[in-house]
Order: sequence, then structure tokens, then C-alpha cells
Amino acid sequence: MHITAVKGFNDILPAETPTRQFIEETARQVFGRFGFSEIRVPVLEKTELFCRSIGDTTDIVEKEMYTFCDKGGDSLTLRPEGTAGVMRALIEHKLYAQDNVNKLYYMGPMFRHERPQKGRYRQFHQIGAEVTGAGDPFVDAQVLLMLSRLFRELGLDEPRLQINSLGCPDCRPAYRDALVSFLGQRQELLCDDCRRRQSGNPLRALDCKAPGCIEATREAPAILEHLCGDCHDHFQAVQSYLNVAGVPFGINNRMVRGLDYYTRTTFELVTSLLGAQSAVAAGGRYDGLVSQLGGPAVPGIGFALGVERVALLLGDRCRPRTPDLFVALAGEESRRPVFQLVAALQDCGLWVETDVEGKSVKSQMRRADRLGARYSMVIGENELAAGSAALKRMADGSSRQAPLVASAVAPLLAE
RNA sequence: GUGGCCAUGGUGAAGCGGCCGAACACACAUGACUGUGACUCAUGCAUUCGAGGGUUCGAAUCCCUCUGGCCACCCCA
Repeated sequence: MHITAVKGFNDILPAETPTRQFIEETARQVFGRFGFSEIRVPVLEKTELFCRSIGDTTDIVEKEMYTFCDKGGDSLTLRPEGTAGVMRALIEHKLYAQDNVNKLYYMGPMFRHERPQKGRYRQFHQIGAEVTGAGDPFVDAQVLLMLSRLFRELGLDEPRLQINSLGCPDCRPAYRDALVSFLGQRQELLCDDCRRRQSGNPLRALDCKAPGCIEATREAPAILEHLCGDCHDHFQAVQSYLNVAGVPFGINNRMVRGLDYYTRTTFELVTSLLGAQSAVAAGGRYDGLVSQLGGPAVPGIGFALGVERVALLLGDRCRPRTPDLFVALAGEESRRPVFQLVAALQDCGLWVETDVEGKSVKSQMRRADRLGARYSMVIGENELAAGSAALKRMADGSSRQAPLVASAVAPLLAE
């Protein structure tokens, strides 16, 4: 073994690439219908950006970031998620001033220094979408509708949509206090992590899988019952829009997101088909984020989906393309005329393969078969003299004569 | 960061101290068919079992170290 790829950083080989392309193309198409434009931002940002957006005490910032000092002494970080960079660009280029509402999407690699396992890698890919400038529940529902439409177009109906509301700076503190005092009475049941998180992120206990924590939080106060009037109405409105559009969803009032910037609506698309990794896509509203990063007080909402996880769900249903025609060569003297014919056929938009190894006709045919070519043709001195060759349909072995002219062959291949 | 499992050819793997000069299958190559695939048949394809050390008359098989992979915990897309 010589030099290998870095742990958790995977090559995406030709066999897997059609699935990726299918996911990306489908996303572009669906997002386009909802009026989203693509934005491309760097994979490297100043570390500060992530500390201020994601939250200093989150696991991502505390222990999962690829951070290093560049030669100028700045601390830089490979992006662990996409929203922060997009919001930074929104502020830096004052996109919020060019248009009140911005609908942006992005796709690309993200980096997190976690121990790799199924559905989780150190370099992974996300496709995400963000809407800024609109705080209306209408937008929440529209984003969820778009996400659900995307999965429908992908042919995946298994992942279920779960939604929740995390409240806002007006009502969350009160709920938090209520939860902390509730948990305070059940300290002995909680796992070490959740006990430690009491001060930082007590809500996490709701989502903990430790048996003790599940037991301890069984009767815990529910966030949805502590929402202020506005948050309550907002959440109700989102649900009614989803119902109108026929988007199925479930309410999960124990869902807690791993990033600090979420407010009000949060959601996940979950599946049971990915081993330990259940979230295929997730997101939420982040009304305070832009101002927190030094921009104006514009609300925002967005989501990201894990491309690798979607690819796992799709399996190998995306077949690679196959050649339309394989031209086998018999004899040196046919190379030039075949080169010309192949070029002309490719100009017609066809995928045409030829032998490049100087192999026997037999092994060329073997190759044609292995590549899955729909048609084949052997061209040697006989065919050149006659000006025509047998065009063979590989599926059933039938063949018909075809003149050695692209304009005559192309229509036959279309059948 | 913590566990568990596993490392044999291009691939999937059998073998678990001498019968291994490493099975079988797939893939690949050549030929039977002097210019035609998929079926059939023949032949070829691991001086070697992740790397290094040790035990032994003898190791792919046992022990140690290292490296790599997978899965799980944690966390998350």
C-alpha cells in the first residue's frame, strides 16, 4: 500500500457518481421551481465565524472542527456546515439590501473530525437551502414543502418529516428554567453527560438515549406547552399550511438540534434504514443568526441534507449510462475511416466506443458486451470496399446492413 | 475521545499448526470459431496470506506490536 486517502475522506468512484449526479440534478431542478438561486462560498472560513454562529459550547465547535493557523496567524476552519458561510456572504455583499428576501441554495463538502462510521464521514456533502428576510410561517411551510417535494422526486418516500418548535428568546428561557428545575429533582437518573449539560444545553437531555435519561425525562415539561403566544400561533400556522398542501408530518417535541442558532420551527427528515444515523436532512428557523453575525435583524430559515445518506437510501438504482454503439476494428487500414465515422456520430450526440488497444475482433466484441453497448459494428476491408456494414443489435443478436455514413447510421441507432 | 469485530488475488471469499507447491466462484487474458459478444469447453492468472517481530522441526493458521478498515457509543447531515 502506498499513499492512501485521509481517514474519513472518501473517493467518489465512477460507479457511485451517477447517484450523486442524480441527487444534485434533482435538487437543482426542484429548488429552481421554488425560485432559489445557487450560491457558492468557500470551504474555508475564519474560525470565529463558526464559533459565533454554531455556538461555542456545541460539540461541533468544541471538538469536531478542522482548525489550523495559516501563515498570517489567522485561525481558519474547514466549514463543518453550510449556513454560517452563506450568512457571512449575505452580510458581506449586502444581498439583503438588493432584495428583501433571498432564497439561496448550495451544495458541497463539509468537514467534521468525528470517528467515521456508516453514513458519517469526515468529509461529507450537504445540499442546503436558506431563505432570509421572511419570518412568516408561510415561508417555513414552503421550505418544508420544497424539502418534501425533493424527496418525492428522488423517489424516496420513506423518510418521515418531524417538526418541533424551540420557541424564541422571549419564551425559551422560561421553559429552560422549568426544565432545569424538573431535571434537578432527578439528577441521580441522568447520565454524566446530561448532568454536565445542565448548565449549558439542558434541552439535550430530552434527546438522550441513555435509559436513565429517557426515564427521567418521561414526564418532563414540554416546550410546546411553554411557547409564547406568537410562537404558538406561528407553529400552528406552519402546521395548517402543511396540511393544506398535503405534506405529511409528525410532531416531535423532544427534537433538539445540535446548533445554537435555531429558533421556533425546527425539523428533521428521519429514517430507520441507515443504522445509527437516522437524520437524512434537518434544519430550522434562525431568526437571530444574521444580526448575531453583525448583519441586520433579518429572519432566516433553512435546511441541509446529507448527500451520502441520501445516496445510501437510493442504493444502486441509478444505472450508469451505456454506449449507443461499439465499432470494432478489423485491420489497420480501417482505423482512419472509422475514426472519421466515429467523430461524425459523436457530433450527432451519440456515445460511440472503439477499440484503442489493438485487440482481436473477438475481444473487442467481448468489450462491447461488457460495456453494455446497444449496437455493435465490425469494420474491416470488406466493409470499407462495400461501403456498408452489419449493424448488430446486442440485445437479440439481430443485424441489418447500414451504409458507413453517420447520417444513415444515426437514425438507425435511435430506434 | 471510548469500545467491539475484521485484515488472504482485480473482486467475493475457503482454509484455523504439517494434506497449502493456498480451494471454489466471479472478473480478466488467450484459444476452440482463418473477422463478431452474451452460452459451452480448455488453458493462464496470490514464490504468497496488511506490516514488523516472536513461538515452533514446521505458521496464512498461535503470541506481541504497529498500521488499516468496518460497525457501534458520543454527536450529527
